[in-house]
Amino acid sequence: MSTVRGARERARIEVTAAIKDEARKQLAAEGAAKLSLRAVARELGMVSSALYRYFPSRDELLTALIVDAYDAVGEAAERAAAAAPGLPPTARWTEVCRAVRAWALANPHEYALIYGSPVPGYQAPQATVEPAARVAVVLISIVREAHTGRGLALPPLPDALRPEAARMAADFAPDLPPAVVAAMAAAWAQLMGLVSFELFGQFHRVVEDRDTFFDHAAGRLAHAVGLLDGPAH
Amino acid sequence: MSTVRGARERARIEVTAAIKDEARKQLAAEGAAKLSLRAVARELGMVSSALYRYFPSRDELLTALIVDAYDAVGEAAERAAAAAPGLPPTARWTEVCRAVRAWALANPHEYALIYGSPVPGYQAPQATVEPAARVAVVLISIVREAHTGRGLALPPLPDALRPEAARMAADFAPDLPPAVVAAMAAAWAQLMGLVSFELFGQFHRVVEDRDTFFDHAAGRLAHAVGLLDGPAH
DNA sequence: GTCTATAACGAGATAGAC
DNA sequence: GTCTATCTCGTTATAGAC
Repeated sequence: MSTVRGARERARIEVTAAIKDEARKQLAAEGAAKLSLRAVARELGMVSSALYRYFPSRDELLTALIVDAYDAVGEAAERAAAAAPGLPPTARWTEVCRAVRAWALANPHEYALIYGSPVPGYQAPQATVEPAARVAVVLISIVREAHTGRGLALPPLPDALRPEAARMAADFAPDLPPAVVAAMAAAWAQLMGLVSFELFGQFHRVVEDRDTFFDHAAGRLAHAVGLLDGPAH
Repeated sequence: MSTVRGARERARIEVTAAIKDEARKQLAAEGAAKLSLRAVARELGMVSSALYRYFPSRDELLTALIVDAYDAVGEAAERAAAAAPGLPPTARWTEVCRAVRAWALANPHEYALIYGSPVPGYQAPQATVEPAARVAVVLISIVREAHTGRGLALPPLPDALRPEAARMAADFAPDLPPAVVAAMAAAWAQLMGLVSFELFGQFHRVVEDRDTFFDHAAGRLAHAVGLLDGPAH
């Protein structure tokens, strides 16, 4: 009996994966706005109504793709951080940035899905919030390690930003100085700004040696969150 | 005869503007991917074939909207720079950044059109390149002014980036140090990263006091391109 | 219980004849 | 420029196979 249920579950997982794979293909070809359940079903040799056994609506399928994308880039960041345990924090920071960029270059449409323009008519549900934070969590962990190690170097916050920085620190990293947490949020957005500009074509005929350019910019971002050059130990 | 031609031309300009206005409405409602000449025509009480007298294809209409958007945000940046002639460079920099963000918040769909995900199947023609650079030109002019005034403070470039930075400087600002030009390109992307994160919802439940947060981040970006605090004169 | 297929809805896009 | 016939879409109700 359990093997029967096991087989069913396996089939279900397989079909679910096939649907998402086909949907990702359509994402690349037509964009998220034109993702169509019927076209996915047609391509899979199914009938559109059958898809509703796996995804209760088009938006839920979109949500699944979004969560998968956040998880994939988050995992890439986590792997990069784990692969460089002995390196100084600035180097680990840069490695994580590189991993994020490499993932984006390898999966441009899924990157656009999560960090590009919002899909018209789609409202991201709560389920996307936690996966969306994975990259930021990795970056924070590197900064935290540096903080407990040898401290961080940041100019004092202006008075106007102090309450907001304190709130952010309380919410996301109570063990870190508010100035660092605020700088982290900005650096996170700026990192994706670099990746988006490259991926969305703004660097066309502007930046040519993009690997080198990005590495340097990522290193300066590490600086901007207070990480110091040189070995940590 | 010239008045007749004048009237014709005036009518043509008016209709062209009406088409673009309606297209912008659709941009907001359905996204650039679903922009349809037919729907625009229907909404204007015209027949779709009539639109082709004004825009030879959907892509040309899209290009017009993109150029308009780049011009609008570029003009906002230029105005902000011109409105603060006496301020120190860091303050002028921040004012320009604020103007860009304010324009983006006021025109989110046009911002998404130019700085968001590429429109599937659309290839940006050469005509978009110059308007796309207007904001960057304004930022560079502020940095240039500071450079001729009292100098800039930037760490030396790593060897690996030196050739690329030299090339960028030769192409865009031969009078400025390569390190500054490279930092400028990065800061430009990072500025839009901050705006995109806010506009595309990534700061949802992360950053609350966004005006203050952005002002501070923009100020730190000024720092990153070498601008120094304090009065310039 | 779990799945797929048929058919239909209301809405909208599209192609072509006229 | 108009009209129509034929597509697309998301979604649901229903019936039947395993």
